[in-house]
Amino acid sequence: MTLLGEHPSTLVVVPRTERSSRRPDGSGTPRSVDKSRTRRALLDGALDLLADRTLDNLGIREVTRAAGVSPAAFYRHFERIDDLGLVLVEEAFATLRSLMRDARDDVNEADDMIKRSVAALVRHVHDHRDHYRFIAREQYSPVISVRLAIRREIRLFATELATDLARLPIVNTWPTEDLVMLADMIVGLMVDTSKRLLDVIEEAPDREPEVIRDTERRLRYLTNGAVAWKPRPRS
Amino acid sequence: MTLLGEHPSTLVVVPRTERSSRRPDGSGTPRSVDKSRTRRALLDGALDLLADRTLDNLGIREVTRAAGVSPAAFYRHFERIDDLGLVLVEEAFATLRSLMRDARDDVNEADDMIKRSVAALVRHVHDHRDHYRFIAREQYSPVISVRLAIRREIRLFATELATDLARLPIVNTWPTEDLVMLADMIVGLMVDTSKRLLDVIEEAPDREPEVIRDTERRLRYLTNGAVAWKPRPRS
DNA sequence: TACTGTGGTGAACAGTTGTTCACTCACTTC
DNA sequence: GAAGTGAGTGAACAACTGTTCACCACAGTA
Repeated sequence: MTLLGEHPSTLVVVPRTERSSRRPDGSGTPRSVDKSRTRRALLDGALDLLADRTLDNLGIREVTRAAGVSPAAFYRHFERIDDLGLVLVEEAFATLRSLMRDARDDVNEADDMIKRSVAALVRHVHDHRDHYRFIAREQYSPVISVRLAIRREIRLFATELATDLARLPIVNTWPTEDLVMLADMIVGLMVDTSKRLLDVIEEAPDREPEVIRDTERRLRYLTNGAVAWKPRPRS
Repeated sequence: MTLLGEHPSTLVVVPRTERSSRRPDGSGTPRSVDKSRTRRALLDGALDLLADRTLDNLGIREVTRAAGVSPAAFYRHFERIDDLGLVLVEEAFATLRSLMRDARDDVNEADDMIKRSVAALVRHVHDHRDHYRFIAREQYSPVISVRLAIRREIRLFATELATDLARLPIVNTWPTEDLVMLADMIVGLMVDTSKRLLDVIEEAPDREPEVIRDTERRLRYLTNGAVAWKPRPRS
């Protein structure tokens, strides 16, 4: 790979009208659509590269190359690579939230709930590998803004789960402090499970049921623990 | 910083005898000592850089510069940067193991045990920040060999803890499968706690007691959970 | 004493990086 | 229809990268 022809679409100078698709009425693609299209291409290209790379190590040139766009184009959309990272965090947590929404709609009865929850997680990790890997990997990123954003989102996520838990019979008398603790441990288990799933999906798919079974047991251990727990008296 | 004078010690050509320290008897430093000295300098320099960098993004030139040595010298000790990473994994887990040894010697009575264990962890994280941060950050490194090594070590660590747990009264009738599960969750809590501690140490030292208290509560929740747990019948 | 092995050197290499620049030209607005 | 806006371009920049190379100085050995 040489400097020339770094991004395929520029090997030959292609007039804009040939590059952008046309609307049914035959008029040109609106500017705003064009803009958000390359923005998406940059985000998608970046997420793709991040499958085996760290955000810390993600080059602007790489990203633009993956998006089929000139290096300078990057600066029309983001100031620094960190900003792109922050958008990815947002998007990743949006899919995580959709998981919770799905799971909430899906709940039937107590014991089944654990199996269903884990199954929902497994499905989501399969469908959104890149997002889950990104969160897992960048959770302790040296890129401070991204690390902080992820932590904030996880904390938010845990408190949301806590309010959900508050409706369950055994724990509905607990002080919020204890509820948040339990929710936090459950979220921790979820994150950890998604990491294990990602490894297993890529390296030993036949061991996936094992991970699932184990996760169910852990989740059951955590929820069972509630009956033996004496909540803090004050607060 | 220019290409010239990249590593300070080579700005002027210094004859070996002036560079290396002398033994009491006045003879030159033995070769083997010299060798392991620069090796250490490379490892230390690397670990230092990894405080705000990913292994994925660690340059050979950076490392040699930090070690005060010429870039070419690197290849006398490691083939690739990954190999250096693997040595760091080994060393980091050596310190982790020493934590467990200390904690084992230190145990008195049941409830105190939790406080003591957490205190020991906190002390260790303070004393070996770089090692803990390295493990935390590279646990999901895109550098495969390092990621696998860390996972293997953590698993090993959990099984060691499981055999320790087996001596405790409540759980000593459990099948190993359940013991390992509990041990795994405890190790997970430890790793997670060390991550939180690292953040707190650098960003809000006054909130450290809060993290400690919270960790103690979680550990108590996990161990209390044992009394409510019905181990798997078969196996 | 002279010989040999080897850790470390500096120079050189081609390749890649982030960032800026003047420029084009399709879309939008007037 | 003319003018203005701004997303995208390609070329250029200095800086840095990993890796190889012949070479050097010295510890260990014979």
